[in-house]
Amino acid sequence: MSFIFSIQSSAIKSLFQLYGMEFTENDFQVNETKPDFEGDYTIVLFTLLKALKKSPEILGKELGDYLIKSNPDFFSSYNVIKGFLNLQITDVCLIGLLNENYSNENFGKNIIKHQKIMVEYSSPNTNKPLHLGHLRNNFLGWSVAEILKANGNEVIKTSIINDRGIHICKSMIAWQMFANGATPDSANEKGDHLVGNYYVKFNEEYKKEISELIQSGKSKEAAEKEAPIMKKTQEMLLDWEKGVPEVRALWSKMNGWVYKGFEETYHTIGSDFDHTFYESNTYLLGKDFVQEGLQKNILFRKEDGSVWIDLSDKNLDEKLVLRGDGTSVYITQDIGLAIQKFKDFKLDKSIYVIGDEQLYHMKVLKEIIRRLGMPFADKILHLSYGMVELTTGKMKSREGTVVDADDLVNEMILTAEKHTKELGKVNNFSNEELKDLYEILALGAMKFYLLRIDPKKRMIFNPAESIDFHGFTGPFIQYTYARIQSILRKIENEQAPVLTNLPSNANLLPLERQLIITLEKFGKIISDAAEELNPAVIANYIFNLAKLFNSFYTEHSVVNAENSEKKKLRLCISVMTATVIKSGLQLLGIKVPDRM
RNA sequence: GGCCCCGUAGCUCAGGGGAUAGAGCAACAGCCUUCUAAGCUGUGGGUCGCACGUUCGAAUCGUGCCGGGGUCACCA
Repeated sequence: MSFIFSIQSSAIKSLFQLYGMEFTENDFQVNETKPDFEGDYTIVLFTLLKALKKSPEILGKELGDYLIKSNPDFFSSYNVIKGFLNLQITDVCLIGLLNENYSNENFGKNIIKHQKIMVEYSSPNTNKPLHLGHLRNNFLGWSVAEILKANGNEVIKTSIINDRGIHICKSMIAWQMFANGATPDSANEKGDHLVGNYYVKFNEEYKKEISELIQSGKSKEAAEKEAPIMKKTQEMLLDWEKGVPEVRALWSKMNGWVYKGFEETYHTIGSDFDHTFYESNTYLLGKDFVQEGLQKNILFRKEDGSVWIDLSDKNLDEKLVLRGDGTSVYITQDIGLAIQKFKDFKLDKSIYVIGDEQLYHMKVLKEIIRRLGMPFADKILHLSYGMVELTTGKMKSREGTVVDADDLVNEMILTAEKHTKELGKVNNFSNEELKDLYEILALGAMKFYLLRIDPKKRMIFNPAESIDFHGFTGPFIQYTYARIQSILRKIENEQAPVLTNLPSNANLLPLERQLIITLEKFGKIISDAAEELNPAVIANYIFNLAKLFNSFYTEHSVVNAENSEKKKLRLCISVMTATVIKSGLQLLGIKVPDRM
């Protein structure tokens, strides 16, 4: 039960006892008190004045007096300024909270079982390696899944591998034409990168053929259709759907290379999945539902044989769901998969972490599922996030202006190494320990950089900013944690841990109070983050906590505290801060080092 | 053009009905014989895109406009 909630209930009870009127928590606000005023929490009285026919001064005084009288362990004093009733929490209460929770590693988490939720994220195509945009997706999806777990939900992390379709055939055709049988081993290249190169090669060749056809007098449209390499690719897609053995064999081989490459990247960045779907398995299911939709007259067939849905009444236009030649399009397989998810896993919610350029697609998908009569259409949620752009503009994979995920990770690790060496604080680390540290810092910086911003906003990736380890960054928070560990090592060396019962009256100093009050909020922060599906809520909170602790650290000594009581108190504050930092960062997928 | 998202300090972002709008970066001035200076303290910096409306009270809610982006593919 949070402080804010307790204050609300106490106020509701007091108002009833004072005036015989029943209010709810929606009738008035409880906020944190602004720093310029004395107090910890503030009840905003304005909304109560009319019903009670009282002036703010009188209501404030009466309510303040009553709250203190009836909750002497909770409230120590109050003041009224304009329509604001500022309340101060007692030291006893704060110390009680600290004493109860400082050693609780699950502090702030909700363990009551809620829902069964599937989070689909990452969902790469198998024709090119992962890039910066995928990193935002992966970090977001992973973090949201962990945040939902911390709120008591059972979460299934999944990925759908888009392993089938015209884009894969493009890489395959180009490989056949230009690779001379090259493999990842023979080319000494990660498989996803190798395949991606041939996707780029395809587009180069396609462009060349188009311009040749245009020069020979064809229109642009005709050229795009007639380019031989594109014709071959379309034939290959048909052969693939027919199951022609040679095509399937090449497809398996090249996808195998890509999976191996992805696995390496996922391992480094810490993405993991409980279940993986493959589009090659779900696209047929989608076709079955297309048949069902035709029978139910939800879908209709045009003269060329293509199948459509008319959503113009929903302002969503007509949408193709199956090509004239009978091959699947993107949404065909999505229909099948969306339904399979609910049938196989009995979900309460199905969350898709997909970029906001697909908002329309997801709306159409939900609407088709609804019209097919599936009861779970409303349980499909699209967690859409904005694009990651570069300072130089958009990333375009066809033009090779993408920031490759593997390259970026490696650069960040080198940057972490450089910073660490310059500071020279870890000279006695083994090579193994150093390697771990660089990785922890590099990924901490990257994940924090990409998660600290509200997902729905598009963001600009500034390389100089992303490698900064000062200020609002992952390493800043990791550093705070490492400093606390340093204190704990010092104290362990000189005496046994002293974390026993704290004195009930320790005359808390302002920074000590603020820290305990900030720590108390962690539970609400976790549930807010889950409600909004927004890891940035956690990132901002943990940063503020770390900043506050650093001020405290500079101002007050733990090891050399004024007396043994203060030492115990500050030790508990430090331990609990470290725990909350660690578990907060864990929800973002960021690890903490003991030393750095 | 229809629909959707975003405009807050020089830059990157918090705040989503309540008090004098906050951080980080950048700039400037200080702080390491004392628990890690990847830190701390201070200074300067704002018509919260514009207008009207709702309200005791609007950066926050509503409407309209302006600016930026997305989408409206037999690509995925």
